Amino acid sequence: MRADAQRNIDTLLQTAMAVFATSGVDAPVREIAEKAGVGVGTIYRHFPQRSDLIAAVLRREIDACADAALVLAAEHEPGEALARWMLRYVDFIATKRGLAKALHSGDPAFDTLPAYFRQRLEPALRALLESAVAAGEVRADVAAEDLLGAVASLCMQAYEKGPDHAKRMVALLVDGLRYRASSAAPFSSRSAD
Amino acid sequence: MRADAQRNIDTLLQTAMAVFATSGVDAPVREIAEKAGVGVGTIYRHFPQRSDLIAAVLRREIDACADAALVLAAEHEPGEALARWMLRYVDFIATKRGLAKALHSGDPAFDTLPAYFRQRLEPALRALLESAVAAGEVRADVAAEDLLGAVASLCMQAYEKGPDHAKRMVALLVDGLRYRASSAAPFSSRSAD
DNA sequence: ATATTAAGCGGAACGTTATTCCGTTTATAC
DNA sequence: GTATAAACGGAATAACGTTCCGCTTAATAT
Repeated sequence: MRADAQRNIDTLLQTAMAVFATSGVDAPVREIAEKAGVGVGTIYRHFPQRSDLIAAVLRREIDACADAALVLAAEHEPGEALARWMLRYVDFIATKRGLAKALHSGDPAFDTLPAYFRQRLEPALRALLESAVAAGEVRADVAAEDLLGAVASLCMQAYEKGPDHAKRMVALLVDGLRYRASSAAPFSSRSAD
Repeated sequence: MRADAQRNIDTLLQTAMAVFATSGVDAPVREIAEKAGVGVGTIYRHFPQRSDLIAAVLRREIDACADAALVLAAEHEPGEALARWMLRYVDFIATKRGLAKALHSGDPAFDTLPAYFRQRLEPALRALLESAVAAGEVRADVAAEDLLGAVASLCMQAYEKGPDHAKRMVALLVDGLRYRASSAAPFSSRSAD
């Protein structure tokens, strides 16, 4: 691959992420091209459909969120790392204005995203969770996938209620995790998908 | 108001309802104008925005569904009237492909619709329900608003599962209503909004 | 260093949509 | 019947996603 092509792809993903965060995923392709300093043709060369660009941005954001878990785990105590990553995850979800609708639009470009989401984020959270449990800082009876789903729901519900509401609810959840730390009850709460 | 204007509005609402039912609410305005035998200008004279037409069609359908309750109550025994109206309500919900997304789009034309929905349908169902309860044909411990919500959820959930699934689930619900008729337990199950 | 070339680029052009505008038609009041 | 204001139709406009193609340039061979 030519160097300028790779450079443009990187610039585009960065620019598109910023534009999607402020204007939502319905932002015009022209606007992204303009802000990135490229022609629309360049976008369509690398992302044949508008939805391909959205999916690529999302995958990159999912990766970044998953990678953040490693960094936080290295820099903080297990419980603190877990708490910080939860807020990081809320930031990730919070900027996804209008994405839920796009996901359900039936566009095949989004077909593999839910699986990718789980594939990347579930192990990341599970690792944080297990460390915190091993350190006796949080209780052992909550599954990573349930936590991911619960927080996503909270963020969606809290969407109209302001930006802080979600963080407060999630903080509450994390406090709940800490409440019965080391209670060693081998009861795994599995529920939603 | 001029007679032709009123005639066109009626024709438009009818045509739009049919088009929305088959092509979804995203059907082009031109298509509706063509099928109604009017120019697009005529549509925009009466419905300044595309969403205004959608909202008007919906209000009309809500009215028709509510009015059907009176007719059914006059023509059938209370229990039968209730059962038939429930299926009528399913028909109403079932043709609303893609409407949930439109409702949540933030378009101000839809702002008053949820309230209108409840205002018209809740009393209609409540009347049927109370008659059936008074006649000893169904149990007394289910609230009209819960029933409306439950059926709407069933229809949305059953959406991908085929057209009959919703009706079977709702029929099951109605049978459940009949199961403990006259059990006179003064327990009002209120839950979702 | 230079020539070659294919990958990559920009943006004009196209197709499809919602929406506006205005010259023409027509229902209504007198 | 005539006047006139309301209503009509559809061409024009605007905003979008997407395609296309002549020009530019990075990579490579010589």
